[in-house]
Order: sequence, then structure tokens, then C-alpha cells
Amino acid sequence: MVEGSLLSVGEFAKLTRTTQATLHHYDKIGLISPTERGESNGYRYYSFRQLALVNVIRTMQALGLSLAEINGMMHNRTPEETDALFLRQIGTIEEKIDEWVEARKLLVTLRQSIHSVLDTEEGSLTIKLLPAEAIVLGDLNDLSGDRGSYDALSDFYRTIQKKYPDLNLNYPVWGLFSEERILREDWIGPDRYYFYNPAGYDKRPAALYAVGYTRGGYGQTEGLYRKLIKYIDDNGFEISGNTYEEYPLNEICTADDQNYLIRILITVRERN
Amino acid sequence: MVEGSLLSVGEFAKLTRTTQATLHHYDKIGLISPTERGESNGYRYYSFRQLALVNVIRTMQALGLSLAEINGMMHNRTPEETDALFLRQIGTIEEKIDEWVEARKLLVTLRQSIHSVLDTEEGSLTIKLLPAEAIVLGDLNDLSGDRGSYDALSDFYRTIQKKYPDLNLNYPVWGLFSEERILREDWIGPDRYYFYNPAGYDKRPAALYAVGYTRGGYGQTEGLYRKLIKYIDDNGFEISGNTYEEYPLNEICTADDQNYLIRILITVRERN
DNA sequence: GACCCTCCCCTTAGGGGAGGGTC
DNA sequence: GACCCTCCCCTTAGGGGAGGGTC
Repeated sequence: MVEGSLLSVGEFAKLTRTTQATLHHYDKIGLISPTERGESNGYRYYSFRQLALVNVIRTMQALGLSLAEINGMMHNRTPEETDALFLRQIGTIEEKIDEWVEARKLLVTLRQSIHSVLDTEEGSLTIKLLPAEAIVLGDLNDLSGDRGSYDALSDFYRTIQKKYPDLNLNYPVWGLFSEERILREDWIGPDRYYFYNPAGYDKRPAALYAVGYTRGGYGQTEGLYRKLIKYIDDNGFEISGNTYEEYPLNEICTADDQNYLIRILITVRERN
Repeated sequence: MVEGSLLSVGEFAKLTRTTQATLHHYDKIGLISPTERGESNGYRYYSFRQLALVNVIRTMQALGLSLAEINGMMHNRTPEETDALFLRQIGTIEEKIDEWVEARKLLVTLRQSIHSVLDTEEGSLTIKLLPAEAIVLGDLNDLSGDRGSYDALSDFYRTIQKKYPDLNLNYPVWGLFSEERILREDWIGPDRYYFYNPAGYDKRPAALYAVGYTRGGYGQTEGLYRKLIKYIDDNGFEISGNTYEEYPLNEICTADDQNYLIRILITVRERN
């Protein structure tokens, strides 16, 4: 190892597989400054010893530390402090991993939602036995006074966040109507909000559902409700439980907010 | 739901749990612009419809997309394109998770290295039976001509990267000397480089090792080598294999580059 | 008094020049 | 001719004002 000789920025950059711009930056913020400067020309000259420091920096960056944090530790590191820093950093990394795992779950769910309806006929009406699905269900909405759906939705988010602090709230939220509301033909503003999530303690129960699809914006459901109710009656069924109003193709994947795909599931049973 | 009425920035920010600065920014880059502007006062007025868009943006951000990417998809999204975007994004997320998992492994390893010597007596010399450890071992170093240790180290990194493209190269690298080199008292510049890694196909074999510690900078090992060799001889052992020169407390956790903790392991056996 | 507006400066980790001197 | 220098402007996603009008 040539102890005495020095390296120019270019040489130093090549050996450390960085760029001159990066080394200039490190010099500027005082992270690694050249051991010498050319007196006449101002050139930067680095020692071989400093090569190892670049690796330290790269390692710390790979561990998610900022240059400021690295700078802080570079000038005052002891094995004990480094150990403690690394322990904290492991915690930080585990949080980030959890976040990405959550994000991936959400993506998978959103894709499933899209796939579930990609080849659905838009006007189709059917009666189907559907399995139970885990959902997160909100409290009964407070629509008293001049409170609108959006106030109720805010309440929902607040309640859920309090009840399940670790739950990802980015899942699309849909509306539930009681049997009584539908019989009353009052289908503006759901009784409760809910979203699908395996972590939910509530269920959309296994049951017979009358399922219908249509296109439209949020709340443009009257036509579909009327058609579904007639369809239920015509086929010898009757409403016997909650109704679930969902927008599987919504603002996430559709630009035209009057052309979402709406799905309504009404719990039914055969009429005696 | 109050269809016609509009919200001021402040109200809109409160309902979407963002800030006015954020909404100004979204307006500026054309991501969400208010549906109306006050003619006289220039105030921003948002519609209830736009509330959902903020959630879309937040969701996309949580999924790791930049505002530019979100902007791109907002104005031209179809279920099919969104599905494809999400699929790509799942790939991106999985890469990030892998990176963080790697970083965590490295941190655990570095901490183990620190812990392994925290209560080591600095001048201690012992003979120990050590278990095998998986290592990644480089080719024989080329030190011909005026090539120094650093050239050899560059070769090492290049070779390893070619051989194991997926291997994390941030692990600290140490030097191996053959029996012949040590017997010749030539302990400047190792024959090969190596680092500990469970993914490595090579081994530091299970064997009896004479283990010694000292303080010093890189290569300041002569004193320790002489002491260890004498110690081996005095205790009825003889050198019988490779020597491993390691710096468990190095520039990662020690600021003074003349005061690292050096560990040397010489393979030995009992003399007949 | 609370709310809104438009600048404007600031942060990370460099990248990419321009314009000019140096080996 | 290749290498080095010092500015200087640029990027992300906003945060935090200042200075001045508006409900």
C-alpha cells in the first residue's frame, strides 16, 4: 500500500466508484474533505486512508441514514454509540418494511376489485349465494341536523382510527343500508360505512344476494335500486337483510366521475 | 350530500386532513385545481366531488408513486392501465422490501461484530477450537508490478460482483494469508480478501486457531504476529493453515484510524 | 379576527453545465 | 487534451413565513 502518495478527485472518484460531484458535495458539507489542497491550483488531494470512509458513508446510506446523520456520527463514533445507532436503525427499517408490506396488500386488494368486474355486463342482474367476507364496519351514521354524508364519513374514519389504530385507512369505503331504508325507498346516504379488510372483525354474511351493476357517479343509484327490487319480486324473492352499495371501478381507476361502475348487493330470501 | 355548495381551501384542507400549502402546491402543478376561483378576491373554491381525489392521491403516494406519476395517471386512467400500473408498483415495492431486509441483515451482522469484541482484553492471546463460518472468498490477489492492496481490493469487488450479482457488498472485508506467507514473516498485503456472509460457498474451516487482539491502524500487525507466533511455539503448537486478519472495530465505529481493534486467527495444531 | 392571496426562501443529495485555469 | 476549479441552476413535496387584501 503506497502510504505517502495522494489521489486527485478524479482518481479518488474512480477508486471509490463515486463521482466528482459527489466528492465536491461531501467536501462542501464537511463529510470528507481532501487531506491536502494544491497551493497554487486549489486541486483536491485525497489520501488512501480516506478510501475506507467512502465505504462507511455508502454503508450508512444503504442503512437509510441521511448525510447529516452520517456526518454527526462520523466525527464522534464509538463502538457503543454505533451499536445503539444501529439498534435504532433496525427499528426504523422494520417500520419501513411494515409500511411497504401494507402498501403491497392494498395494491393486491385494489387489483382484485378491478379484476372482479372487468368482464361484468353492465346491466346484469342476478341472484347469487355469496360467501362471507371480513369487513370493517363503522357505527350508525349521524345524519341529524345539517350533517351530510361527508361529515358522517369523517366520523367513520375517526372512529375506525381510534378503534384500530394500526389499520390502513386507504382502502376504498362503501355504504351499507338497512332493510328498512331500502323498503322505504330511501337510498341517499348510507346507514353505515364499511370496507373490506381481512383484519376486520365484522362480516358481510354468507347469504343469498340480489346483485346488480350499473354505470354512474356516487349516489346515482335510484334506477338500479328500482330495477333490482322489481327483479327480486319478479323472481319470487324478497328483501331480508342489509344492502351493500359498492363502486368497484371508482375514482382510483376512472377519470370520468359520472361513469363509475356501481354494484349493489341486496340480501334476499325465497318468498314463501 | 350537499351537491351545489363549495368549500374554501381551509375547509377543504380540514376535510381532507391536508394543509393549505399542500393544496396550493397541488393547484400549482395541476394535480387538483379548485373548480372555481373567486372573481374579485381570487379565493379557491373546491367541490365535494374533489374530496375523493385527495384520497386517491394519498393512496398513490402511500404506494410509492411520485406526484408526477400520479398526475400522469390522474388525467388518463382506465381500469386496465391502473391494473398494469399497480402490477408494476407491486414489483417496485418488493424490490424495496428486499433492500430493507438486506440492510437489516447487514446491521445485525455489524452489531454482532461489535458485540463479539466489546469485552475483549486487548492484549489477549488464546488457542481456541472455533466452528466453521461461511465466508465469501476472493481469488488470489494480483500484486505484481506496482499494484497495491487497493488495486487488489478493487479486483476483489469486481470479481465478487460478477460471481454473485445479488450479493450485498457492504460487508466489511478482511484479509487471508497462507501458511507460507506467515512462516516467511511477510504479512503486508493479504493473499486473498474475504468477508463473512451466510450466502457464501466458502468456509473458514472449523479448526484450532491461535487468536490474538491488538490496537492499531490497517496493516499495523507486525507486533501481534510476532507475539502470536511466539505464543504458538511456547505452548507446543505449530502453524498448520491459513491466517485470518480482521478488524472488528474499524472505521465503521471508531474515529481514530490508528486505534482500530485488530484480531488475528492463525490455524494451528499440536506439535508432535 | 379569522381567512385568503401571492411571492419568496428553505430542505436532500447530488447532476449537469458554463466559463475559465492547469497538468 | 484531459483534468480541475468555482459558481450557478435544477429536481421532490411541500413548510414557513412576509406583506397585503377580504369575510
